Amino acid sequence: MRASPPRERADAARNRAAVLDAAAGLFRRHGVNAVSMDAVATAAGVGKGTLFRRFGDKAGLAVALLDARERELQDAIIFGAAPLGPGKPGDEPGQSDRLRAFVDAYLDYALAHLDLLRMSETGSPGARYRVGAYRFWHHHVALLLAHRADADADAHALLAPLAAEHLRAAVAELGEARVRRSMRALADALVAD
Amino acid sequence: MRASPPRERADAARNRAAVLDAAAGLFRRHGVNAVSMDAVATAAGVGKGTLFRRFGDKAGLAVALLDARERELQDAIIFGAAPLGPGKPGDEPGQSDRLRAFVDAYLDYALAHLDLLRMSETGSPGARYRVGAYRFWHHHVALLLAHRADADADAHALLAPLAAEHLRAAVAELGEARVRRSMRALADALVAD
DNA sequence: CACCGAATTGGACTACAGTCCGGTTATGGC
DNA sequence: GCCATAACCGGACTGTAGTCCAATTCGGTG
Repeated sequence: MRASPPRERADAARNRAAVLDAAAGLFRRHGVNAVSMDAVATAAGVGKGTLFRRFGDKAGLAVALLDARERELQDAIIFGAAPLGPGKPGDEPGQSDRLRAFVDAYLDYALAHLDLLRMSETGSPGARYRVGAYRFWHHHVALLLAHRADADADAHALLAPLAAEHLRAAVAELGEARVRRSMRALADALVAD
Repeated sequence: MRASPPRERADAARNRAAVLDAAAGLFRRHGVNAVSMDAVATAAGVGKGTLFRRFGDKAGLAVALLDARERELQDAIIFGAAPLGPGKPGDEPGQSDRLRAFVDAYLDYALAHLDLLRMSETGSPGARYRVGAYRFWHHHVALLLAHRADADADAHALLAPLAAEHLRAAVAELGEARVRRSMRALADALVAD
């Protein structure tokens, strides 16, 4: 938040874009886990130092790639139509509907990018909980659970089974439909109380 | 499950014990994350190959170290007194009480060995969900949730916030008391339904 | 007790994440 | 247009997890 942000240098911007392009391509072709940071750097025509300097670590690279999708979902939550968003004045959806809509929409997002999301969450210890996006989801869910004794804590508990690592295992064992149904049931149980 | 298990060789047994001793000591002194597998091998007077052959990977070593504690808890659940165990015939505890007791006891166990547990769960992708212990907890919880529409799925959802990685973050942010209370509330919400 | 097959051992080897710093290049003021 | 300076670049370097296989050791058997 500098007063006049020191504009990103032209070469830096070019490299950033090259890295994101190269990474997206390699990930799509070979799978997220099979691609090394060296490979990304080489494919982008960039040194390893540059890669790590710009993105911190592998998790940071994943976060950058997910950024656009996350923003879409966040916008829909803040400004969008009901029941996911707040809707028009005088026509606000109930909190139970909003929570359920959030769970559904989050699952759409997470399941569509599961490997990338997993990389962004498991890169370094506690990575998931430090990223801005998690704080956003948490804040939103806590608001919708405001009537409960400890909304903050309950919001964390509701988000836990939405972690990529957990979703991956749950979907592999139960299939997507049962996971979705169960998450909805959990949301209902928490608002109902 | 061979008919007559080919007894573990004497030297192998000696090495296994040496490794577990050395690992326990190093972990206690320097913290789980600061100890490399090389260091464990050296301290145990054993080659690296041996270490990995016996324990698979770092997560496997952690599982072996936790084994005794896990068994204690499992025994208490299967044979112990109510409400954690089944209790005496004619004096069975309610499922709601048993679930709550399980959550409490599991938190005792998990919080007492958080780093080790974290290592055992995050070693390789999906490690947590493949280990026998997890299957046990899941089976137990699913039984206690048998009245629900999809007990298996709900059991996974209840276990998700008990993952070491999640507990670590939650306790750091909220403190142990709030996490315990919130987990209990979640259990109640699921049996109540 | 000497031998044999099988299990075990250990350290050299690979691959990968992440760090560091000397050299290079862009940018804004003059 | 030129220069000082700060930001950026890239590849060599380190530390660690995990693999591999030739040599060794064990434990039962004749």
